Amino acid sequence: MRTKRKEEEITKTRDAILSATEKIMREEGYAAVSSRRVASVAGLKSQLVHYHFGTMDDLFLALFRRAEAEYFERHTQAVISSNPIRALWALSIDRQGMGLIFEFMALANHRDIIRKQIAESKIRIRTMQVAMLTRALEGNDALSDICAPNVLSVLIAGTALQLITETAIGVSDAHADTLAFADRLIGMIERENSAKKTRARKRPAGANKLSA
Amino acid sequence: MRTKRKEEEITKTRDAILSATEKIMREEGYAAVSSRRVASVAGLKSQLVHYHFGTMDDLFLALFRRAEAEYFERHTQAVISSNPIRALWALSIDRQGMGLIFEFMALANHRDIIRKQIAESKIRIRTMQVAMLTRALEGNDALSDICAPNVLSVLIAGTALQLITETAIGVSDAHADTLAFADRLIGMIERENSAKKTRARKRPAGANKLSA
DNA sequence: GTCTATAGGCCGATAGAC
DNA sequence: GTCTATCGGCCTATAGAC
Repeated sequence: MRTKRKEEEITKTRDAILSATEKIMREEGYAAVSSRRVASVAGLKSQLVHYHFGTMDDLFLALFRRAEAEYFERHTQAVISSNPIRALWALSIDRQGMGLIFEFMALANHRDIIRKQIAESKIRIRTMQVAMLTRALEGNDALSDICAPNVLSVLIAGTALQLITETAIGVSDAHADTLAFADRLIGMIERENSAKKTRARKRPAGANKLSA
Repeated sequence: MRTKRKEEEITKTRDAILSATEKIMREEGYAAVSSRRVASVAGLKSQLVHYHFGTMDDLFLALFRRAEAEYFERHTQAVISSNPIRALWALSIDRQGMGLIFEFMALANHRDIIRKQIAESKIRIRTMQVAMLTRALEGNDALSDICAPNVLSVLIAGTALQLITETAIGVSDAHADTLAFADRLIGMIERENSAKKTRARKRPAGANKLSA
């Protein structure tokens, strides 16, 4: 019981430090993160930051891993949902979820260890997206002929990134039209896919494929 | 002659400071820019930075204005070229030209005066792009029915931004396919437009329009 | 316009007591 | 795990001599 209590407190302190770091990064940018500022926001002494995380790079890495685990989980949920493309789009344009990522990308430009972590994460997520999009575009000849799943993944991520960064600097020209455009496109794919499913249900299983 | 000489030297010092700032921002990020670092790279005393530019925010603003003027000029050239969409795309995926922009966007997240300058610049450039794309898509019913010029502007900027940031962190999955996709799409528009011009040339001027 | 000198402040990180 | 104390460093910015 005593040990449990202690572990809880340790985790609580670590979490407080990570959350304070996240808050500062979101509100003032990564450059405003210092052991003293973090400690001040968390209501602690700055030395505790070093005690629990070592160097500032270690702190950034720990926060990135925590944020990435959460993002990866949300991504997984999106990919297995009933309308995965729509869910992926919703996730991609969510400023709350993406704000930190932008700061980490900026940080990555001159901290090599952060850069590597982000690169790994991006590949993991890209792989998941491409697998989902490949399934979603299966049999949709009209769209998949002009745009492969991996390209579509780049287009979705890029367009969402553009909308988020523009919103962050206070520009929202063309955003409503872009959102409507995305909605229309996703709607078309969804309708095509549900029509495909209906057709498949009316036949014996496997009849519309050569293998599997 | 003496005055000329002096003005040249002043401009030379200012330019040296701005160029040093740009170099540091590109190579190490905006957070690495300090009056001392700038002066060191430019081979000057740090106090000269304050003498010529005042505060660090003033220095950042001056550099942004210089970079934006150059970017705006390149943009103008692209828009009036014979293949404006292709030229715009080439400009948008040019890492050399866009690297600074990314740093300024990160800087803008917590420096309000920078944010406003970037917002203004973005609107100016967006306006120019939309005007060009409106002309380019005129009469191209197939494409303009599904994607308005302002939406296309967002898609181009977003996709290019995505490619550039991914390249910066060392990920290039799907880049070749995305570039090929863009090339194919631009090619289609170009062919459609030159066919349109040919048709127009075979008729009396103004015959294919209701007004003007 | 450039110099020296300096004020005043925040930074990362560590040592050692408890 | 948390505290006090502290080292050495880089920062912005200004004052005043030349």
